[in-house]
Amino acid sequence: MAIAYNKRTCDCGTLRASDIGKEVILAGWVNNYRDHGHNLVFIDLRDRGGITQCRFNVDTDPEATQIARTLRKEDVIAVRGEVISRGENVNPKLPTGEIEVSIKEVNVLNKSATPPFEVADHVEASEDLRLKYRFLDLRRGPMQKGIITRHKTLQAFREFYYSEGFLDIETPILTKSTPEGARDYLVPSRVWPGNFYALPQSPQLFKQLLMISGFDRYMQIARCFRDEDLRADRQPEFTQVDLEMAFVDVENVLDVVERSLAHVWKKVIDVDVPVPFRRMKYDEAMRDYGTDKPDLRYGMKLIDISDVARKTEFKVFQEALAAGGVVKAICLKGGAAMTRKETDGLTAEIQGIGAGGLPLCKVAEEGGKVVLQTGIAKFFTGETVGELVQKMDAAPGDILFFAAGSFANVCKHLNWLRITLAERRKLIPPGKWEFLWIVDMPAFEWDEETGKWVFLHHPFTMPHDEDLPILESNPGAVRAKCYDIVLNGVELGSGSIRIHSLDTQYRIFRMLGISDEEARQKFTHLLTALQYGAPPHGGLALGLDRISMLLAGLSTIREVIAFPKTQKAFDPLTECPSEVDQKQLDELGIDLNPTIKAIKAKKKEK
RNA sequence: GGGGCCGUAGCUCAACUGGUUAGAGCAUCGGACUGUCGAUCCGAAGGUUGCGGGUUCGAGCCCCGUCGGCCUCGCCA
Repeated sequence: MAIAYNKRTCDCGTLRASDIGKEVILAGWVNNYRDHGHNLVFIDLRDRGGITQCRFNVDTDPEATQIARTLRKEDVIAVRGEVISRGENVNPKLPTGEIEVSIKEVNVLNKSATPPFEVADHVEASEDLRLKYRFLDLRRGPMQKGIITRHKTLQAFREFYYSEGFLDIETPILTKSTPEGARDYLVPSRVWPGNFYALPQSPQLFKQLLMISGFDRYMQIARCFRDEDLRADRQPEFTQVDLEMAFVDVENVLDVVERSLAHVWKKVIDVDVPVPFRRMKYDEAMRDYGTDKPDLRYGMKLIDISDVARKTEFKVFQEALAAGGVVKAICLKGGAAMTRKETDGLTAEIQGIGAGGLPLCKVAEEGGKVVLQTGIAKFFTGETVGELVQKMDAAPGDILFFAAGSFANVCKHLNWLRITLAERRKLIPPGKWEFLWIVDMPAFEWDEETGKWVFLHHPFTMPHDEDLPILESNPGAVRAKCYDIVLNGVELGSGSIRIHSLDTQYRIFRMLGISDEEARQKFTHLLTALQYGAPPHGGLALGLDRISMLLAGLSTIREVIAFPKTQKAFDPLTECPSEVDQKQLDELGIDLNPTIKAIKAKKKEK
């Protein structure tokens, strides 16, 4: 007789001692089987809810037991039986461990081929293989947890923003290519041969248009696409919690965003996050941490010791200072215990990101006096030792690492070192959530390569009102009404107050070396709209993948994306991107260039 | 595009300084077993060492190239 698998009485995670005596129908996957020979077979049955042990006894239910003997991992079955006590044999590892189901009847709904890797909580398979068989990987407990965390995060964000009067409005996926910023993914048009849509890097311009349309509070869970190289926290397609508000200034945006994050943290992991968040000026972040997304869970600030360095004979310091650079250092408490091998390893690594080397010295005590040892210790003489130690707030047993050069390079290298040391030496306290706003960023940055000013955020960002007069005369000093939200060293999102005046918008474009005509060509729709009564507005976009990742306690967003791509933007599951039929290309009026054709032909030969 | 780590059985890994027939655990298959829960015990089967070249009497190991994965710098308004 067939078991009504469409009438499951509960899932595999819910039965408890209080259910003893009930007849239940369960369905799911065979997680494991233990065949005890003569009379007993145990099947661990798994579904989204959890695992329930099913007991088959040949004495009472010979038919079911016979079938149970043939079951293998990942077979899909439905069972009917009675919830019974496990007596002495409770399994404390399982929430359902007090009970088991004595099976009277079992149906095999589908057999499974032997899985290429074990579907278990602990990961054994390589990520490559897991991606190829993602549907199996997603059966694993931790993966289900990550996906569910993401769902809860989405739900909590929507809940919050809906309750605050935000309207959820969709924007196009097929849109116009803008050569600025990241590379676009292009979509060829059949109806307009030779023309292309682009997938949106973000709904930026559309949300601004919505403000001009009068939908003064907009939000969207928006898919965004950028054809750039990937990282652990970057995918070619990712999801933003996108929002925009009209008639607001910086304060209003920060307020609603931090409350939304507090709401999400409460709902998803039941953590109370105090608001308002700490704020730090961009300059301060760069000065003390060498990055615009500092991790405040630990110390090791970057300290400028240029004054002391100037008094030394160390060539590296002298050359850097002469070239207008800086000398900075960080102090690792208790780091003097590091071996030569360890510090040599760090040196090699920091050279790998472009540093010339890694000057260092250890702080020790000799005859009641604080002294420096090893490395570049000998260059500090007389009172410079005391000065350095005092500046660095160092004590015997510590180690000091130095970096000399341009401000940008010193920041890059010491920031890398600070993070690396904190991670490797486990200096990061668990369970800490250090939210931080980075504000007052510069609006523009000088680009050595092109010899032009470029925007740091995007060209629609409003400068500080009081900086508008110096827009042309001193662009580097202009601050932007721009803000980044940072959590534990991860950039969660960024936003700005936008320019709503057409004149100002043209002024900015001109400043960036974009002519009025060029601007009109690229951003017709926005510039036109700005003529028709654009309200002051601003907003922000949050990275949903990163937020879910942090909430789930993971270190890559791939773990909270059901079907992610590899570092080369390849999907091993569907094996895309892939070639297409010549017919499809013909229809689009696309011909591959001869070089690509030749490479493809060569590959086929092999 | 640059740097680093990696690629050996279905999976995770081992294999000394280049040296016999490339091993182990898990999974698979067969058998045994009255309470297991990462079951246990006995047995079997399982290999183009990513791919292509080179050096060598001899290559999993050395060299060159190439493909793929991960981390990272550049890049990502």
